[in-house]
Amino acid sequence: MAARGAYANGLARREAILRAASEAFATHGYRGTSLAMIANSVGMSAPGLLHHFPTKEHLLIDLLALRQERDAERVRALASERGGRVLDAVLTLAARNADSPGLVRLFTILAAESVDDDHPGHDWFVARYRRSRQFVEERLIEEQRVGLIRADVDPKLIAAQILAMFDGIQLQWLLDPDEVDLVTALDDYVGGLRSQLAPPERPGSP
Amino acid sequence: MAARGAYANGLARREAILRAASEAFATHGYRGTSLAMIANSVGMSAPGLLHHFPTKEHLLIDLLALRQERDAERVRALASERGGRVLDAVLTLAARNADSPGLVRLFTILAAESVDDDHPGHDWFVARYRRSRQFVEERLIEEQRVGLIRADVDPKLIAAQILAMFDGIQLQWLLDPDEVDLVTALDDYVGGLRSQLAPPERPGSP
DNA sequence: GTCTATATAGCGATAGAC
DNA sequence: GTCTATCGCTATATAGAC
Repeated sequence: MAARGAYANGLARREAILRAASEAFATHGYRGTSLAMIANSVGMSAPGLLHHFPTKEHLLIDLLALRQERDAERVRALASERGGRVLDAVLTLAARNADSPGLVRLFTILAAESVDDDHPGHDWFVARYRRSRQFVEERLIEEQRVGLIRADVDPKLIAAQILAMFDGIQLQWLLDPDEVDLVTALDDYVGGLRSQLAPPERPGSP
Repeated sequence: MAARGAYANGLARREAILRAASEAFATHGYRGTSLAMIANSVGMSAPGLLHHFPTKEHLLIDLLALRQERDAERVRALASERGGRVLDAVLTLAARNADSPGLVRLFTILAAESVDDDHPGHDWFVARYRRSRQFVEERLIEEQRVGLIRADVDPKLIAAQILAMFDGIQLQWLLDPDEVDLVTALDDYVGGLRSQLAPPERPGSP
């Protein structure tokens, strides 16, 4: 049990560092965060931290890779819900995010920083948005195929818009939570979008 | 003419620094940009730059204040166009932004960085979004009053959504310009929104 | 008004003791 | 596995010459 305990502690250490890094990056961004800040918040020195992650950049990459796995799991779960429609999943995610402002900040700040080609997170965020858009698009196409949404809308454009609205409302919510409510704003948007996407009524069908 | 020339040069110097700072902040963010980078790009040393702006923070604040004035002028111009509707103004602005990716980057990156309470741009961005939301909201209310849009929509929510879509699409466009077209995506969104906001047809009116 | 030189502090990362 | 000490670099900002 001793060896396994040590191993488990090693993993716990790594986890603790990643969690602390998430919080720090979420507040000050990648460039505004120092290794010492992260190390201190887990009771370590900066060199101690660098024993677990060779560079600051590796720390960010590992953090994003970890999130990617969790996102993938979550998306698989949402996608496998029988009859679950994509706009329902959007609202579920919004409600969850409203309780995790730290996570929302992390992605809002890092995504914007990553617009710079030289930012270590650039490629990851480009790929992430492509995956997300494609996922939403594919589900919209499927809903179109079975007649749940009208045929004369462009699933690619709608997919980009849904993600855009998500990010944009989150930004306003983070900046001014008393003025902008994440769930209310997205709920209203999704309501309008549902009407827009609803197939035209056919005479003779209820 | 000599005195006025020197004065004009002083102003030109300041302008050149502000322009260079805009470009640098737009690429690397406020925190990722050094005074030396800005100074070099106008052929100066960092101390030389600090003769015109006492600190880096002052430079950012002055830059934002300048933008605020220009924004205000532009908004006044858009608002005074007789019969101009707010969604038309949105598309006009989108088309303009598509030709100014640097400016879009500046605001995308700085706004996200500013989510942090301690960021020197925080208060400015909070105030800016409040002003923008209110401006759009007021114009929607006016259009509601004269019957151009239906009465059962919430102008406050729609205003926040329009700004959110704007920011969100811009982010995806900046990250992946080959995959997301700013104007096409916003055009499609505005098209859907127009339908959603159109007043219900009254029997008897054409 | 702009420079060089410098103060002071912080950064990421390495070396080597324990 | 974590530390102290330190390297080399860069940051913002100041002092003082020109």
